Amino acid sequence: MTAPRSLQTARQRRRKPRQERALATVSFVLDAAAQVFAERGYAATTNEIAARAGVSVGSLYQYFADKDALLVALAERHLAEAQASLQSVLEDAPTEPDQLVRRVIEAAVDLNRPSALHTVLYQAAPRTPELVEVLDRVRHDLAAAVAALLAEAGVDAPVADRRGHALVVAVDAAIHEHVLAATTPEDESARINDVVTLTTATLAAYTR
Amino acid sequence: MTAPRSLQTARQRRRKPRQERALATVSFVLDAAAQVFAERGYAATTNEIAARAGVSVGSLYQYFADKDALLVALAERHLAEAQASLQSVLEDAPTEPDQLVRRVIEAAVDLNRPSALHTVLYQAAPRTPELVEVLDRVRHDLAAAVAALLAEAGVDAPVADRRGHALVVAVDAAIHEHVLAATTPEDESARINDVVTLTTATLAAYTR
DNA sequence: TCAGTATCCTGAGTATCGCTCAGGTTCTCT
DNA sequence: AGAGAACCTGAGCGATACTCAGGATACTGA
Repeated sequence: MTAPRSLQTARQRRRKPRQERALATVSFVLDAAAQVFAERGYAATTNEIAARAGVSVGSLYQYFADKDALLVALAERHLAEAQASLQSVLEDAPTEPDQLVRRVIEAAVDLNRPSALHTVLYQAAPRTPELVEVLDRVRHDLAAAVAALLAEAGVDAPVADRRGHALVVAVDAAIHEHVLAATTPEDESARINDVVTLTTATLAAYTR
Repeated sequence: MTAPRSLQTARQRRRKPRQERALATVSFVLDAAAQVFAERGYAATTNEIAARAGVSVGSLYQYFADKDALLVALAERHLAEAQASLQSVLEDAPTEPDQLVRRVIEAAVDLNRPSALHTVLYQAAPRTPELVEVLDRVRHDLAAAVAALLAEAGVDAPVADRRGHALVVAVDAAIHEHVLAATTPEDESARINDVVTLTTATLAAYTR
């Protein structure tokens, strides 16, 4: 938040690790970043992260353009998981659509269940374009799946795309800001039901 | 992002303007902050804002505890408008519920139609608890209105509250991230229709 | 085996930034 | 007019993100 940092956050023009030790360094740094960000939020210091990783700041900046690049990398790591999980739910048993909706939503809730790191990613950190792009990627996949569902039901492709996006954005927010704010497990499952209802009702209306 | 800045962002223990010139100063600073934040995002400098306002940094810090306090004040200003507008729509002619839904959503879209400042508030800035609280205030009112609607239709009060919140959160996100991303006026009205459909379908399902 | 080279690491130093505070200016009130 | 309150100023402090020159380590080919 201090040095040059051009508006378009310095592009990823950084060394790529080629040797084993370099890969290890990158991995140490990412682990340390996850820890320190989780503990101290976005105020975590790059020097602190480097220290925790057991390397010098210089090494950190050989592989990450700036502090925000660490968050982006962390988000990418987190979302690889998410994408895999959703993929498996989607491919798995399509069963009845209503059941599928519930399964996807429950999977999303589990993936996002409050972790300190998650909070930093979604709340505490400034949303740089790069970070937003990464966070959007999963939604994009889901939106495509929903659009396919709608198209199958006879909705025109462009309309299906548009509506798929609308629904996914809405449900995503409902999960992050409604379900995950639940106070008790019973409350949480009630809220999940709310979201499932919202989703199925909307799907029905969108195919009507 | 540098000096002390305790985790709980320094509380608003700052001088309150009592004379005319002080009020003017506060106003100049806020206007400048809106401009500079809009131009340069969260990277905007407090010194820059003060310069643009034609006052010294010292003056700025007499009325705003820290950089984030500027954003909170900006949000409060923006949401005063929003609240007034929504209030009038809600009080106005309740007409038919579907029409009311459309009116509220259109009003929300107008209020949030892309301004660079709006982008900073909702995207670029770290979401401090204070900022989140302010941004939640309007949703809170709307959620109450929706809950009232549901309660009228015979839904138990606590359930109505919960569902009202779920819907408002979802619709809010759909407006900010779906409708406002429209490329043409036709596209926008199509997207508004999507959101209206989502809302009315969900309302119907929630009262069923 | 052993230079020559590419890769990697180090950490003190640089450029800024958020924010303060001591001291001066303007306003208000009697 | 004079005193005190409110207001303003801006150089400077502490702290942070990021750099860079130089040294260490791994790889390559002869």
